[in-house]
Amino acid sequence: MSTDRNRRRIPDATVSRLPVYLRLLGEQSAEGVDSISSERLAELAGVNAAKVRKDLSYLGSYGTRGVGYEVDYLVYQVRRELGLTHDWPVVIVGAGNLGQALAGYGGFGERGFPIAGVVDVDASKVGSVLGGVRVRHIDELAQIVATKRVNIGVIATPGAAAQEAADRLVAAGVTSILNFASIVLTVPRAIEVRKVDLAVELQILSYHEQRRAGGAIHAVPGSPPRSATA
Amino acid sequence: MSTDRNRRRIPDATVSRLPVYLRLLGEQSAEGVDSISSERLAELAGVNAAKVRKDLSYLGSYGTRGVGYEVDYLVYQVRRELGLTHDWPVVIVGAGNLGQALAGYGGFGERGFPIAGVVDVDASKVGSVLGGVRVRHIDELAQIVATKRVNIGVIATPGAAAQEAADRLVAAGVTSILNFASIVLTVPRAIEVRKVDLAVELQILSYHEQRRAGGAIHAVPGSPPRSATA
DNA sequence: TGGGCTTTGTGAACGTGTGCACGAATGCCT
DNA sequence: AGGCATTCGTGCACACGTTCACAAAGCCCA
Repeated sequence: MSTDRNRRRIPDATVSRLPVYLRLLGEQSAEGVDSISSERLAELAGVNAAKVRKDLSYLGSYGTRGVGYEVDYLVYQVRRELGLTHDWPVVIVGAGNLGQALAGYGGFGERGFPIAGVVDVDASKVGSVLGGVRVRHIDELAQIVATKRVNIGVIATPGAAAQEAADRLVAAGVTSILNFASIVLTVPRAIEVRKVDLAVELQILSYHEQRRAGGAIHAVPGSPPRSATA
Repeated sequence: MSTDRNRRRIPDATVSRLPVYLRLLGEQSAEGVDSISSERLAELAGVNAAKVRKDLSYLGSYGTRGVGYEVDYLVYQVRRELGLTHDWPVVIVGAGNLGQALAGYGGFGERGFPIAGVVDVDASKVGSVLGGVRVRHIDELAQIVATKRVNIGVIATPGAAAQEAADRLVAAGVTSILNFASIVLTVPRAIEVRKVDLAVELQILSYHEQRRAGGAIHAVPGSPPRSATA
């Protein structure tokens, strides 16, 4: 605490890249690599080396000029900055297809986000076991959040139920939400929300495909579009 | 009618919001709303009204001053710009937890992205039926892509298999990839790749939680601080 | 010990995205 | 018809993000 750990604000763009660096650094460490240059890390991450250096500089001056960064030490610093020095239990709302897949996906707990519980409104789903966790009724949500000190909620419900799920999560005391439903959630300003929307991603790809096809309206089967230019 | 609607480039940030507007406009249309103002649409989308107007202005001047935008017409224009005037069949690589959830998630086909096939390397998974689609062996990938004219591939494999999956998709002729695996894919420049990474999203939330907690240091389990220099 | 080589950290330039503010266009009402 | 209220479309300024380029700082070796 004597260290100048002031309220440095790290740019959003950097925060979103730190997890990528972290995973790559972990892999390098596992392969026995002691030291890594910004150039090499940039290559692995698919970005510019200057960007890597600037990103890492927000954590502090942890590199050695002429040498690079000590991998293990950098892993430690990135983990600390991301708050990964301890586990963050998460609760999943919705035990449908997606909820099941998320619960069944082992990598959750391994990466420091153990599943504190899975809840659903549907009584017929309550009691079944997903990924080693028994599905509980959503009325137990508040209790789960309180006893397991959950800060992060995951919404894996259909869109129609998502706002209700968000309201309940907030009421239960959750302060961060990862939303897989295709709706815009309304939550208090203090709540951090991130959205993962499959349909949006596909439609963005569709845009680029359409563009690639030269904007030709009809890509009807039988006549592959061919750009005249270039 | 000026036909020079061609090589307008729409900013990435705008492209990523258009799908959101589109869904909201569809809902409004279903509720019988004929006309909508940028103000109202902005409210629904959770963004600034000026941003909505600027975004929509990239499509052309489709609003009426003093009135707003005709909902159905705008839906048509957004769909056209996003290339949603026809279906884009997708192929899913990986029939594990996630692949099953994606295939089972009905909203895929409904939104114009019918599942042309699901493939896996694991012979024991081949033959099972997911969401009405039979799982086929990955060696059939090229044939599926060719016969069903698939442009978009979805990677739902474990990280270790993702690059191989990407290589096969590219070789088969796919030009856009939606990657759910936690690795940075290496693909030819012309291939459009979008990544959805659960771990990254959770770690970003973790950062904000850690920050919220005042950066309080909880004891670090197994990470020894620096080797020497302070 | 000093010179040369490597790589970091960062100032500065450039590019992209956001939001305000206002003119321009349109419908409605008298 | 004319005036008024409304809402779009966009120029402009500012904030944020990216990349370049280079001095500073370290290591290695003669």
